Amino acid sequence: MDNYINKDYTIDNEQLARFAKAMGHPARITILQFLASMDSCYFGDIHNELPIAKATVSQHLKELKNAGLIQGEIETPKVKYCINRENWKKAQAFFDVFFKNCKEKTSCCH
Amino acid sequence: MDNYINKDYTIDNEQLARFAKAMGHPARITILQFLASMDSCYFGDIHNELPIAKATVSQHLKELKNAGLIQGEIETPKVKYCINRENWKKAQAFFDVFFKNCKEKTSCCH
DNA sequence: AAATTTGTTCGTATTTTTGCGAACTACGAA
DNA sequence: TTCGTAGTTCGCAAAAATACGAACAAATTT
Repeated sequence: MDNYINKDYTIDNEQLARFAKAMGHPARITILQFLASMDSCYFGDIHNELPIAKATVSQHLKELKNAGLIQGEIETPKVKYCINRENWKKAQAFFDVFFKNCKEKTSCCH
Repeated sequence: MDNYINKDYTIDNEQLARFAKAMGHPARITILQFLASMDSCYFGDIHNELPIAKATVSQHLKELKNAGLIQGEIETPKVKYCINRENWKKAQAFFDVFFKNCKEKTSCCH
């Protein structure tokens, strides 16, 4: 019973869902992709990439930060964002395992 | 401009976000994992795995179907669900490329 | 000191998601 | 025909997500 937070879902499934949920919006995918490919990653640069208001960008960034996929540091008067590589790798591993575990041999619906 | 649906986000980013969103709930992750590992995959079997009402399970299944990750066929009086392998592989490829594209060399926030 | 730059936070509105029970459909069994 | 089984759909309620402008904070420039 150690894999369960509250007897509903396993911790791993909760974690994977959390990562997936954070990626579940095109703006956030775009942000992650941008950060993953660039050196300079100030808030303003990110905002320029997106067709949404800065308040909304800030909110999306906060969600990505809460999910652990990015991190930010103040470089007054700017804020520098970047990928959280440690958790990025964790997420990558989670998705990798998840997709690999689909058996080719199952007979359902074929 | 062919990569854009409506000049907001690229089609690929929209698609990846759609897959991610579908995976963004522990119940749906659990369903996908179950289907990916089992031969028998009737609605009832799925329902038994989850701590939620059948109406809710049905709704989650519909979302997964809309995202293209699963498919169902009627086997009266039951309904047999399974992974949509074609789209599963597409999703796998999308996530794979996405996570790989994080350059190790970027200097931001280090 | 006043103004500018760079983001965040607040308040609010709208939409979407999540969840459930009850009603319904479709079929086979009694 | 009536009943039971297996799921879906409907109607609703509560919560969360999305989005924005306005107000705010912190530092620098004028």
